Amino acid sequence: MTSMTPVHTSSAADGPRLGLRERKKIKTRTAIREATYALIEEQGYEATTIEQIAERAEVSPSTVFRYFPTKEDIVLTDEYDPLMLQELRSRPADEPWTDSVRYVVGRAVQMSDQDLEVTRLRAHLMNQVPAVRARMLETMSVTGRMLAEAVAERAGLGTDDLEVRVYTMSLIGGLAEVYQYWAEGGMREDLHGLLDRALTVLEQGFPAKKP
Amino acid sequence: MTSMTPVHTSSAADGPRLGLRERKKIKTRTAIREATYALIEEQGYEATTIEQIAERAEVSPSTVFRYFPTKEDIVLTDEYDPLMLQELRSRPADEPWTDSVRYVVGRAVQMSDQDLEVTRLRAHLMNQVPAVRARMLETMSVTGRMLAEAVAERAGLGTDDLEVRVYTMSLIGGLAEVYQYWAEGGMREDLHGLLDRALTVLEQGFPAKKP
DNA sequence: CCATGAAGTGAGAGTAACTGTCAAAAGCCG
DNA sequence: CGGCTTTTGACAGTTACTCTCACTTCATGG
Repeated sequence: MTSMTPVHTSSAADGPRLGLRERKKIKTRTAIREATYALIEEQGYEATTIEQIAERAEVSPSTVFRYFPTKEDIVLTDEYDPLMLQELRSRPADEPWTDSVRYVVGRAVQMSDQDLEVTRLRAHLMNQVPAVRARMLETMSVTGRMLAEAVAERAGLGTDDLEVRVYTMSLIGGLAEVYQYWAEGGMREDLHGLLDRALTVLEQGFPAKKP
Repeated sequence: MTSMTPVHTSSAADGPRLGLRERKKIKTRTAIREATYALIEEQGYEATTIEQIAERAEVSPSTVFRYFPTKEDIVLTDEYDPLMLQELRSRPADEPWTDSVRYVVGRAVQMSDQDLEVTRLRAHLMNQVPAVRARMLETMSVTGRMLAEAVAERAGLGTDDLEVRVYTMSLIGGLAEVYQYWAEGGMREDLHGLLDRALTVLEQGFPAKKP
């Protein structure tokens, strides 16, 4: 229960050259996050107050707010989005779009497998707590905005192109729904398979007629 | 400024047979809403407190919360969604899907033209205030759920069909983005035209190659 | 190695969105 | 009119979040 996989403890790669200050910052950050996860599992989201989180993480409430602007952010913030974007940009330029998307989404699922407990907790909260769901949607729409940039770049269109933006946000919307579906089903089904089906729907426009 | 078009004052149709109680309820409801709109235009969203709203609407703060669970809801709640759903269901069953959607979306735009000021204010807030945007997205996802039911019904599929849900939510995502785009552009462009372009994107899958 | 500056932390006071309770007021109905 | 139900307002309480200020802790250049 407290043996929750740490998301980003200092690996050998980034440990040595950071100053003591930076290392401490990372420590408190993850301390706060893990305190939060643990408390939420014990008591649920709403019942968990910032004060409790602060106490368990051994920092002051002020500090919690310094690290995370809102309570939802403690749960939701992750560092994956930029990685995904990078991954997408590094795909060969002549690869068909749907393939690129499939690949990147696949990678995302892979990565989230490493923190399966966290992923599950998030999915569960997204399902149960409206505030978290709302924040999640908002986060995804930001991701969508970045995705639109990548898409526009590759398609040689302007960032503000309506068509690109509509396309990316509809993609995001579809993916969000998969996540929700998965959470509703108790996270028993294979996320990868679900995503595959979703992408198929998105590729083919509408599931007009099934013969 | 205070001459904002009332959304739903008692028209001849629903006035007479409602009891005094019901009529009063409607009155306070719109009083609260209009007080809110006015205050927000004067001072902005965050600067407007529930207390001020209550004061101007001449009710107690408690009452405000009784009518609207959150501050965002005062701005966002409307009665159109059920109408749209109904409209959708009443379309001929053999009409192509995209046509039905086009029609219903068109109707929605028509109706929002009647409350243009309100529509603009909402779009503006969605753009500027994260909390409102989040709530809006959440609302839209609820709408998406209902839409999925209608779609499933018509397609002869289960309500929980993944494909249907992904399709509808991607639709919603795309439409939300149009709204956002429109708001960002100062609401100068023709919303109807934008929606048309968006629907075209959604119909044709991806804007792969423009020759 | 220590003095000076910068960054991070904690304590506390304050705001505002909600929640729950209870008694008074207002519409309902025989 | 008189009892019954619904609605309202007053109030107290919780909690997320903000701001300010004094204090500690790290960085660094002499």
